[in-house]
Amino acid sequence: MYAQVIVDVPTMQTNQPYTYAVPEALTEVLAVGMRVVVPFGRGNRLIQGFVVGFVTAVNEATELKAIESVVELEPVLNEELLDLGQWLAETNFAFRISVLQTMLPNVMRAKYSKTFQLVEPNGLVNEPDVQVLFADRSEIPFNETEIAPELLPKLQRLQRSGVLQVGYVVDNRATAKTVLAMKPLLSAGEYDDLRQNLRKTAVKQARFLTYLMTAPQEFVPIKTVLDSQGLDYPTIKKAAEQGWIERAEIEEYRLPRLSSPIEPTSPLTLNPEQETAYTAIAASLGEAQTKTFLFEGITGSGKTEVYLQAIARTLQQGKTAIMLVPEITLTPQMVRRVKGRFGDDVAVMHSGLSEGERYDEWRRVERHEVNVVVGARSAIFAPLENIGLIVIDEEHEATYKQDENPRYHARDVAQWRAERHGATLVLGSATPSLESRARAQRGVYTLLTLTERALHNPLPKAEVVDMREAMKAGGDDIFSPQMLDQLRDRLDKNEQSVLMLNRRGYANFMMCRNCGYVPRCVNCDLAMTVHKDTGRLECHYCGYSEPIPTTCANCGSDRIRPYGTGTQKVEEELQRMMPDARIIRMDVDTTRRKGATDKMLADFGDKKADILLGTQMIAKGLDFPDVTLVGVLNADTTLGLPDYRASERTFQLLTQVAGRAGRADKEGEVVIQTFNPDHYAIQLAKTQDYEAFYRQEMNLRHTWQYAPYYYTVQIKIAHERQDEAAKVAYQTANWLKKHLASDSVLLGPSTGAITRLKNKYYYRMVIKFKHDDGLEAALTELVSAGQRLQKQGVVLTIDRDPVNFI
DNA sequence: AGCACGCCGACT
DNA sequence: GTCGGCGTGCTC
Repeated sequence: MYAQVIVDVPTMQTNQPYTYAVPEALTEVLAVGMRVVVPFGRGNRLIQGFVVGFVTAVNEATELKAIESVVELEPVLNEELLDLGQWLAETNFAFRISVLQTMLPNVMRAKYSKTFQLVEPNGLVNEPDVQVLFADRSEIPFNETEIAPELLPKLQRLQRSGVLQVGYVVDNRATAKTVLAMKPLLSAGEYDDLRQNLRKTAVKQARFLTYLMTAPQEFVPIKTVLDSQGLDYPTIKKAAEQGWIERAEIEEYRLPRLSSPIEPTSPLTLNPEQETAYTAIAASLGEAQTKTFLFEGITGSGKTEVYLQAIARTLQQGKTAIMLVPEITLTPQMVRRVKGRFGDDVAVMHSGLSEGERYDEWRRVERHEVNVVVGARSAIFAPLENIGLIVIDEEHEATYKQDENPRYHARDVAQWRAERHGATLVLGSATPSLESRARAQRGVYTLLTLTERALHNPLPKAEVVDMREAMKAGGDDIFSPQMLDQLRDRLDKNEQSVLMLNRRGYANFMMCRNCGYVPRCVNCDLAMTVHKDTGRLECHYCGYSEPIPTTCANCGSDRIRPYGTGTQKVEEELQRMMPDARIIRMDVDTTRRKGATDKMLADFGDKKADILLGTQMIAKGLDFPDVTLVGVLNADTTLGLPDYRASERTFQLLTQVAGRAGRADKEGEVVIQTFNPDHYAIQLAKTQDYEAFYRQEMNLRHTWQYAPYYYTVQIKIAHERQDEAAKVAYQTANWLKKHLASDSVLLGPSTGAITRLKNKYYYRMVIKFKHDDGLEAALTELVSAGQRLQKQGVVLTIDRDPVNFI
């Protein structure tokens, strides 16, 4: 038997299984999906790998190396996840090793270090300075802090002469936490006898023996016993010495601490619409065939309750369920809701967990101790078996696509896993992505809709404020008089407000303050980006450029300026105008510290502030009953993104944020400030009319040939020197043109939104296509070429179906 | 990635 | 003549 191993060397040339001999001692133990340590390369350095299969015979004459050791005794990946890994690697032009590592908790990535070992104990007799280094050790760590740099050449010479050798260390950081525990060894009667015979002053021993008479017959952490019984450690130690109890180290899960216990919740009564949706999902759960639902329900229509009842039904059938929510929505509120329903049967996976906590949650799933997994994007890889249901809430969110390698989309992974398990997939959203909605239109997905709010409270009243008028009337471009009036009104009534400053405006664009006009590319209809260095506006899609205008092409006004304001400036301004208002500002700067976000939200929930001012993060998933005003300061920033999804993003964001107002008994109001009050994305968000938006946007996508009518692949080229990046980009483009189908389109190369990021210059191109049989092969070849280019400092990335064009 | 091999300049 | 510079190519 020989093992096929994917090794931890993420390059194109090593992106294949290597065959290793299995040593005698491991023949019983070794299984597919295990982590192993193997020697690799001419120096036989030790690295981690994954066993992906076995072969019985090898036809090569070359002698095989043997597996060094196994990392743990159980496989960490099952057959399904290994297959999924292969598929993901192929479809995303990623390395198999990178994909396998992505599917597992971070701590399972091995850390490597080196040592110098003494070959002979007395080999250093004539090397006093090196001897000092080793002192009484025969092995020392090989790192800069330990070894003076001037000694390195000497050590290297000693290595060549065979006195020293290099040792390789593979550090497995995935470790279980253990605690000291105890278990009773005697019967209740025996403990009773012992207690009778104690001297009177031995109060603590008596108390401990009383506890032992009724103690559980299993290992309990000693700390728990000490705390609950009011005992101290010497008592336990003495008891152990006398043979009353047995002590041992047991594993303990690192569970995230909760501020207060979770109250169990019971299923709510469904309204007729919810009932219809639930019935359709439940029917599919009973069938072996995979079915995908697009579950379209306005904000507040009670989608979550339907998810929870569908999960409950899945569990009844003895199957398991995954529910994905965007990271930003995975608030304590949300976790409470799910845990309240399913208790300890739930594992939660989100970025707020420490690495250890995350690993332990993963292990609870791996050991089949839970049947429900709730989490952000990567939770789609949860090692559940027998999956019956996968739910993706807010399916339109861009966070489901990973923006680094491997660039997978959780929705695609969910679809794959659902098909493998014959499971039901539910994609929920108030504002589905056009791709998903179009699939529902074609009958690929089954459409379920909720049109009523579950609590029958009316949709908030929305007002669109025309900032062009507000400025003419003497206002500034941050706060309109209407917005200020509303804010003051809430302060007087002691009600809360949420203010959103949409700040995805890193791509600077121009906008006329007089008419709201944004210069757009003549080829792509996308907003063009300001490049101060060249004094031009550039299209980041096709590369078209023109000089920065000084007058508006639409109305002739000279009040055309770059657009964008920071949260800090807004906060200052607001505080100046309303000195009494208590303001919480939430943005990247104030939430960097771990737990800061939770604290701010908790404070706001406790009414310790009147106004919550923040970026997009406040638009999603939060539910504060006392918020009766939601203000959007600059609805135009997302419209100005150089991305064909700009309108879609704007509509989704505004619809979502509007849903935050007045969710409970109080009626809410929404104020949207914009320089483009007539834009369809803003008008339709005001009336929360998704279907109308869908129809209009689909027309435009058809006209301009974007998704869902066309697929896209984005290729980025980066290099420290701009000329080199440009040269490679144009070479790549020329090469690609020869390999594309006749009806495919290559746009660019053009410079990125940020030409220079982390000291690299970026160029990118976009391929638009409907069907292109040769593309897959061409792109795979491009990955290989990219590997060769890497040596010249060129970074080439391929992004299939990119969700944002940075 | 990382390591060894290999082929050219400045030194004991 | 050797040490060591880092370009090249391979890793079961």
